[in-house]
Amino acid sequence: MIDPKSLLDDLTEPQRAAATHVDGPLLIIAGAGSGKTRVITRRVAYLVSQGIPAWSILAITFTNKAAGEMKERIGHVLGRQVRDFGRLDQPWPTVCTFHSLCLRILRHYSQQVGLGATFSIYDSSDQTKLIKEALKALDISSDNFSPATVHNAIGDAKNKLITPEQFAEGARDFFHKTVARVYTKYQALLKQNNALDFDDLLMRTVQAFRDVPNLLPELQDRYQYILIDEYQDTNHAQYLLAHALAMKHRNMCVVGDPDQSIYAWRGADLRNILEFERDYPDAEVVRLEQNYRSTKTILAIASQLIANNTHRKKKDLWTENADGDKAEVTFCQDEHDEAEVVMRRLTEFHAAGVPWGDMAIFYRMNSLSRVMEESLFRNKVPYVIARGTEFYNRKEIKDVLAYLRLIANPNDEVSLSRVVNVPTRGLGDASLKQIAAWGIGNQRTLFESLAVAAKIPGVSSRAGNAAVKFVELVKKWRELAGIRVGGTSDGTPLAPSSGTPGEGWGGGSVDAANSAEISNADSEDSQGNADGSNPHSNPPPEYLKRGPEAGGEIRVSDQASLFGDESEWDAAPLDEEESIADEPFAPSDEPFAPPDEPTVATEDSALSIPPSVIPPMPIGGVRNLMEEVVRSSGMEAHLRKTGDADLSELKNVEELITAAAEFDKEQPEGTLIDYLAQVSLVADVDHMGDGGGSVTLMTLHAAKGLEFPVVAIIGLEEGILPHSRSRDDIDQKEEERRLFFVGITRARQRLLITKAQVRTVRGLRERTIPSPFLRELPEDYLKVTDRAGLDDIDARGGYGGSASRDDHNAGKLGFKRGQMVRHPTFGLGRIDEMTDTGSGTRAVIQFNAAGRKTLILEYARLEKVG
DNA sequence: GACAATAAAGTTTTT
DNA sequence: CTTTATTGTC
Repeated sequence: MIDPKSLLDDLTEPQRAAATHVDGPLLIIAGAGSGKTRVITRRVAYLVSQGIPAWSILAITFTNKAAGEMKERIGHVLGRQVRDFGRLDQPWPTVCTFHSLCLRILRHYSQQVGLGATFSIYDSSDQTKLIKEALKALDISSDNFSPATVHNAIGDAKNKLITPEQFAEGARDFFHKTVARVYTKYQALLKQNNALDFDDLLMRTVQAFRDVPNLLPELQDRYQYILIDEYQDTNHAQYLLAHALAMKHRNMCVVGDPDQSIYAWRGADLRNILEFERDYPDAEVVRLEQNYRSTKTILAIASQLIANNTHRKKKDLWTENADGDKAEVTFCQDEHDEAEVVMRRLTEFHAAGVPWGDMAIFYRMNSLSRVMEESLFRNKVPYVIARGTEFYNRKEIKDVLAYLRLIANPNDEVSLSRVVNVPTRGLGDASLKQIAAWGIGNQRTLFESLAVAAKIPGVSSRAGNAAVKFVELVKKWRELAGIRVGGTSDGTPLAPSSGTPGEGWGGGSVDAANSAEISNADSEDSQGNADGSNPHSNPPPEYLKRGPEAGGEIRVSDQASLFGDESEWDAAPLDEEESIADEPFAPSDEPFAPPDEPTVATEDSALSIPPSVIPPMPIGGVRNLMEEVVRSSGMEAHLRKTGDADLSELKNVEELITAAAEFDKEQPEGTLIDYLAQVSLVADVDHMGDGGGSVTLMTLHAAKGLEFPVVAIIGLEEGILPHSRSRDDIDQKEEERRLFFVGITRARQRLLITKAQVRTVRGLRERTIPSPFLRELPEDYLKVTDRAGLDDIDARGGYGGSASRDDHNAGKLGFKRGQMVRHPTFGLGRIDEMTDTGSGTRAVIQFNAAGRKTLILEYARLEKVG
């Protein structure tokens, strides 16, 4: 099996301490480049080697990519593949994102939670659509309440597990009171659509922990060893969720680095990691401070920068790596010059033998990539831009997926209205509105209304016929997908989702004993509950009761109040259709199959599987269904006719079909719902890969977790990095500094940093102010080049040349009307006009090539000619 | 119902 | 200066 010794051989002392910690809380502060992933992987393997059943291990990551990589690496160390069918009941370690975990839980317990098995999952654009609808329904002008703003406020509330009722209660001012109304309406709309948004996945799961008896205890016993990666990025909902799961066995291992927290704006709460030791006073703390990635120089720069953050635990990164070269800081003239500088330098590295794929360019915002791209393109430097969600955000892709979602969930009106007229079938907005209105008046869903649209008065016969035809089409597809027409489910038991039977997963006799015990406990529990009583009438377990702290800030250390005040929760019932849960809950005998006995849908177990209503898989797989949809919906023909000349849309759709075929192959038992679950929660799907032989361009945020031998960071200017929106907020400013820190620590060997003296932002060409962060870097480790002209002491950020302001000003005296001049960017020109203003002398110059420009003499690096 | 004109807004974005 | 979404017109 696994030899614990070989697992630990090549680890350092602190790494080993972390990897061999078994029981009890553990905090791993993992500095940048400290071998975090390696430690996590080894620890999982070590646990298994100690006889801990693999399926009782839960590792939570933030991205699917991270989960995939970790699965792969764990599998590698353990010598067997870690598979994942996206279900709760699987005999191997669970490695997934928070959202995926929640989805698994909600689907597994869908009956008890009061959700159908076929709810849709709304991404942020769906959310925005629905919020717009809510605003409209409430007759709120979007002038003062932009959907984006409201969207943010609601998302924020959900991250903090604040229900609409609580939100309304706490709303003091007009804005919050209005948002409260929208929030309430929005939730109602979600319910009506039988949909959850991303944030709901978390929130509903935490609610289910409180409201559904036995659910939490079952999960607690299932996942006895919990590991959370990137813990500094968890929000409040995730925090509660994880700690609720860990509460019983207290085997909670969190890994993170406060200095790399860059998602506070998205609800991440840095206190989660800073206060872990308060939550678990008995926690072991391991600090990984040795860096294996970067040169001493790069590390020194990063360290000195981050030391400027005040809200911070001190950490001393060190390395045995070489000193390395100085970082190159270049003050460029403008963004074009900047791009040239970077491009030329990268080209030089390439000529010296560095592969393109080893280099990356980071920037604060996507808009900065453009000029950079042009420069690379012009000079034939291969590059890729990492924009994760690009593919799945394409219209044609979203359309196809909307069709599939509609097939799975006809109540999903966001998807329905998205595709009902794609391609156009004579069913326009006006007709749709009429039909929808009729439906509201007659208590019919939109889909039901469409079915009888031909008989609705006022609806044109053309629209009516189109609607009926559309409904027929969807029904046909539903049949193809194995969903009984007219019914919501056919109750077919779900297929076994366990993988390769036989091979013991985390085997050993200890495991078998453990799992048997757990299985027994489970079935006892379930029988206790399966006596026909409504689970919801049971009082919640003792530990779920009790009072809240003020402001919804419930910390784990106050374990009794983890779930807040009961009455608070009562204000937020799960769903009115809780009556569904009247049916006794009969969980599987082996909801969490032990390794040697994978779940098999025998006659017996078919009964014991929770009565989930997951539709069987489409005949011929998802791929077949998708192809049929694309063909018979007319999408294919439409794209062929009206799409781009190169048929790129069609190619994208074909790519989606290929991916679906892949899914069919990997998960032969996978259903349409499984597929949708996967694509809903997967935005990037290794789509971008590793840059493969090209320079990688990406935002600083996207760079987290990656490393490159050569890194360039551009746009070190006030208002860009730090971003202007963080101007007056010290916490935000510190986050910007962390962002820069993350960027720097991605570099292994070489670091380039650039700043443009003039930059065109939103069409306005303006002088820039250097980023204050530049001044925080240790001069000794920098090689500063100033191409921008020595005209402004500030522009150098305190470094560089010796020319004084006086030198330069002296030169300006000789300018007057009619003078021929040369400008570094605009070339030759003649001064047409000069005016003295408070802020300096302006000259209107007619350039030969660049046209007429107004420049401030003091700043423009003009040279007299003739 | 399709297209063009116009207006508004424009950090970052793991799911 | 862009891109995107909504409006208005044919």
